[in-house]
Amino acid sequence: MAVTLADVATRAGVSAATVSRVLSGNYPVASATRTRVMRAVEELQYVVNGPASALAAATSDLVGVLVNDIADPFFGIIASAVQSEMGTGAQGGAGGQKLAVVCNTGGSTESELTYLTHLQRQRAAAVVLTGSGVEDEKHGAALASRLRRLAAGGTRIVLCGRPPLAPPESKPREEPQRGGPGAGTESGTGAGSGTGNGNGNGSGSGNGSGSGNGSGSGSGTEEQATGPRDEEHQGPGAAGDGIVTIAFDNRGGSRRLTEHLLSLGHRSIGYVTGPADRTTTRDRLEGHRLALRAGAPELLAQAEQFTVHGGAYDRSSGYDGALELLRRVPDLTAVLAANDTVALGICAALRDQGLRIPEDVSVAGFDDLPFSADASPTLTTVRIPLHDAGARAGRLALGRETPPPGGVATVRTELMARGSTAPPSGRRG
Amino acid sequence: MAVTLADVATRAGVSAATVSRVLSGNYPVASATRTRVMRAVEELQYVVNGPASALAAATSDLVGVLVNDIADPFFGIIASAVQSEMGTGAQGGAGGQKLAVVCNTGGSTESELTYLTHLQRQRAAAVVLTGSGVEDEKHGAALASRLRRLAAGGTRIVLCGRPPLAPPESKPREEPQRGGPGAGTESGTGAGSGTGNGNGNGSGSGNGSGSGNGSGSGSGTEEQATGPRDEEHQGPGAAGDGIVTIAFDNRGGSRRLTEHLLSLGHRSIGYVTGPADRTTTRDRLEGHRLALRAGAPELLAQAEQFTVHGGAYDRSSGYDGALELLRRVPDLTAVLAANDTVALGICAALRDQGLRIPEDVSVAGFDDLPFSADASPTLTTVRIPLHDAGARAGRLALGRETPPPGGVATVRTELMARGSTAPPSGRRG
DNA sequence: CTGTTAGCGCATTCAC
DNA sequence: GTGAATGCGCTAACAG
Repeated sequence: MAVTLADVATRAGVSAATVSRVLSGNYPVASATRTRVMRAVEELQYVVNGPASALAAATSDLVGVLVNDIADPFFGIIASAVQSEMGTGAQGGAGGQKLAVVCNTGGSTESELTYLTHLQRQRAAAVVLTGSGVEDEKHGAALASRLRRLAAGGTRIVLCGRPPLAPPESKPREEPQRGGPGAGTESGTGAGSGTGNGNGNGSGSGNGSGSGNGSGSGSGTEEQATGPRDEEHQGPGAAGDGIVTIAFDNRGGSRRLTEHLLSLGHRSIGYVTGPADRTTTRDRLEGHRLALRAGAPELLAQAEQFTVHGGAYDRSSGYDGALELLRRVPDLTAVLAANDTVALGICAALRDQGLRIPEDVSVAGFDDLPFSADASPTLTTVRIPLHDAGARAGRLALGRETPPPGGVATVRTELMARGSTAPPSGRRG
Repeated sequence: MAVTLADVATRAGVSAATVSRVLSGNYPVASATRTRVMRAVEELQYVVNGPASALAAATSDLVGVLVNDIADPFFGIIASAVQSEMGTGAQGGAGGQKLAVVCNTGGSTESELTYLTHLQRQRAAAVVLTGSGVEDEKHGAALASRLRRLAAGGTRIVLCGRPPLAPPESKPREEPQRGGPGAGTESGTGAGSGTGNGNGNGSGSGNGSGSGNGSGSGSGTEEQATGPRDEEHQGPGAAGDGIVTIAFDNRGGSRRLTEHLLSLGHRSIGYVTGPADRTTTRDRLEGHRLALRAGAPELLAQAEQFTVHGGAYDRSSGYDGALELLRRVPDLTAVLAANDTVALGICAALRDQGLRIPEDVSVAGFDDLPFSADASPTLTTVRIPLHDAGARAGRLALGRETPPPGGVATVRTELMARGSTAPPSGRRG
C-alpha cells in the first residue's frame, strides 16, 4: 500500500539500515550514498511510517496540549504559544520536530482522562494541561495517578494555568488539590463557599505563604514556588515526580481588581463566578473575598447575596448572572466577572436594562483577551501573560528549559484599569 | 519499561491473542475470560501501545484538524464541532474512538505541509483542513498532490471552509483554485440576496468566471456541486479522488451585505480585506464588487481607492485599515471588514477618531462570531453556520455521512443586520 | 471460542 | 562505512 524503507533501499542500491541512518541523520554516512538515498526518497515520495518508527525506537514525536474549550481564545493563545516553541528543533532537518496537537476536553473530566489515555497509547513525548482543573476529589486522584504514570513512562508533563498536583499518598482531607496540611489554606475551597466570613483566614498569623496570605499575597511573585517554603523542602507536586507546573496568580490579580473597585468607592459589588468546581473559579473568588476582608469587611456578611454562580465561562453566564444580580441588588454599582467573556455578557445585559457603563454600573473582567481593549467601553480586567506562559510551558515540555525550583512557578498578573470602571455616581433618578 | 499485552495475557492465564480480542471488542470471547482479562488489565494498569497497534493493524485512530489560527474563535468553533462528532463511535466500548487533534498552521503554507507530513507519518485516519487556503500556485500544487497521496493511502480528506482542490493535471492558467470555465451558476449567490434588485448579473455576457467576473460561479446553493455539471462528469476535486469539501458561500454573503448597505443609501463604502493571498479574502471581496456592479456600477471605477488590503484577519489590521481609509476618503459613510475581528478593530479606530457608529459611519463584519451580537453597538455581519459545517466535516471524516454529489457542498450564509449599520446621515457639522 | 504462527516497518545491535 | 540479523508489541489469519 505504501512505499517502505526497503523500497527506498533497493532503489538506492543500499541496505535498509543505511537508509534508516541517513534519515535519522545521527550517524556517519558517506555523503555519496547519502545523496543517493535522498534522491531515492524524493523520487519515491517516501514518508516514514510513524507507528513502525515509534515502535522500534520506543519514542514518539507527539506533544499533546489539553484545553478546556478550544473556541475560547484564552486557550487558543496558550496553545498557540506552546506550539510556537515546537518548530525550533535543535536539528536543522526534520529530525527534532515535535508535533504539537491540541485536544479539546470541553472541560469534561472523562474527556480529559480519555485524551490522556490516547496520548499514553501514542507514547506522547509530552503533555501540557492548560487552564483550570476540576476540583473533584475522585477525578483529582484519577488524574494525578494517570499523570504520574505517564511521567514515569517518560512523558513530560506540564501544568499550565492550574495549581500543582496534590501529593500522592498524603491522605487528602478537605483540599485535594491543595498544598500540604500546614498551608493555611482556609480559603481552600471553603472561602468560596458561604460568606467565608467570620473565620479570619486560618492562616491569619503565620502568613503561611499558602493561599490565605492576607498581605501582599505572595502570589504575585514570579518564579517562586507556590509550596510553603518554610515547611518542607519542596511544595506539593514538586519536581519529585517530574511534573512541572506554571500557575497563574489568579488570586492576587482578583484581589487587586477588587481593591481597585473599592478604592473607586464601590460598596455594592456583584460577582458572577465561573463553573463551580474549577480551581480558577475558586482562586479568583478567593482573591475577591480577601480584598473585601481587608478593605471593606462589612461587606463580607452579605457576600453570598452579591455572588451569582455562573455555570460556564461564557457570554450567557454573564448575561443571566447580571440579570439575577440586578434582581437581588437593585442598587448595584459594580459587577466583577469570572473572565472577559462573561464580562461582555454582563455588559450586554446591563445595556439591555438601560444601564450605562461605567456611569451607572462598573464592570470588570479577567484575562485581558485581545478583544477587551477594543470593547466599548474598554474593559477593565486583569492581564495574564498567556502567551509567555504558554511558550514557557512549551519549552518545559521539550525539556529545553530547566524547571523552576520546586517544580512550580507562578506567573504574575496585572491589573488593567480601563474605561469600564469608574467611581459610582448615584445612578438613575 | 511498560506492561505489555503478553504480561496481561500471562496474568489472566490466556494467550495474547485473546487479550487483544477482548480489548478491540470486535470478536466473540467468552464473557468469563473477558472479565478475567479485564481484571488483569485493571490490575496491571495496562494501556495499549499505540504505535505497535497501528503498525500491526495498519491503521490509526488519529484525525487531524488543521486550522489557520487557533486563537481565533472562527477556527475554534469549527474544530470543536469536528471533534464533537468523534466521540460517538459505533461501538460502545473504547473501540471506535478516534482522537481528534487540532494542528495550528498559523496560516503558513510550510507549516501546513509539515503537519500533513506528520499526519501522513502517523497514518492518520482522516484530515480536515479548515478555513481559507492560500492562493499560491506552487503551494496549491504541492498541497493538492500531498492530499491526494494521503487520500490514496486511505486517509479521508475533508476541506471545510475553502474551495475544492483544483483538478490534478488540468494545466492551471489563471485560476488555480477555481472550477472549470463553464461555471455559470451565478444565481446561487444572488438568489438569497436581500434587495434582489436588478442584479445586473454579469454572467449575462462574458462571464469570465475569473476574478473580475461578473458571473458569480455558484456559491449560494447548498448541496450543489460547485463544478460545472454540464461539462464533465464530475467537477474539480469531485469524488474522484475521495476528497470532499464543504465550502462556505462567502461570495454570496458578502454580496448580500453590500446590497444591504447600498439599500440603506450608502455610496461611500470602504472595505478592509483580509490577507491578500487567501481564497476567503478573494471571495468576499468579489461578492462585494458584484453587488456594486449590480447596484451602483458608478462606484466601481474608484473601488480600489476604497479598498485597503489588510495584512491579517486581526484587530490591528482593521484598526490601521480604518485609519488609512479615513485618510483617503474623509467622507466615508460605511466600512466593511474582512471578518468580525477586523470589524472590531475598525470600530475602535473610528471611535478613537471621534466618530460614532452607526450615526457617523456604519460598520459590518463577517462570520457572526459569538461576540458580535454583544458588541456595542451590536455588529451587522454575515452568519456562517460554523458549528454545523464543522460537525458535518467531522462526520464526513469518519465516513459516517455520505459525501455530497460531486464531492462538494456549499453552505449558505445569512445576513445579520444589526445595530452597527444605519442609513448615512450627513456626518459631523 | 481460544491458542499458534507470522509478519507490520523500522532501529539497532553486531559483524564485515 | 555498510550490510545482515533481531525484535519492538500487537493484530490477523489459520488451526484446533
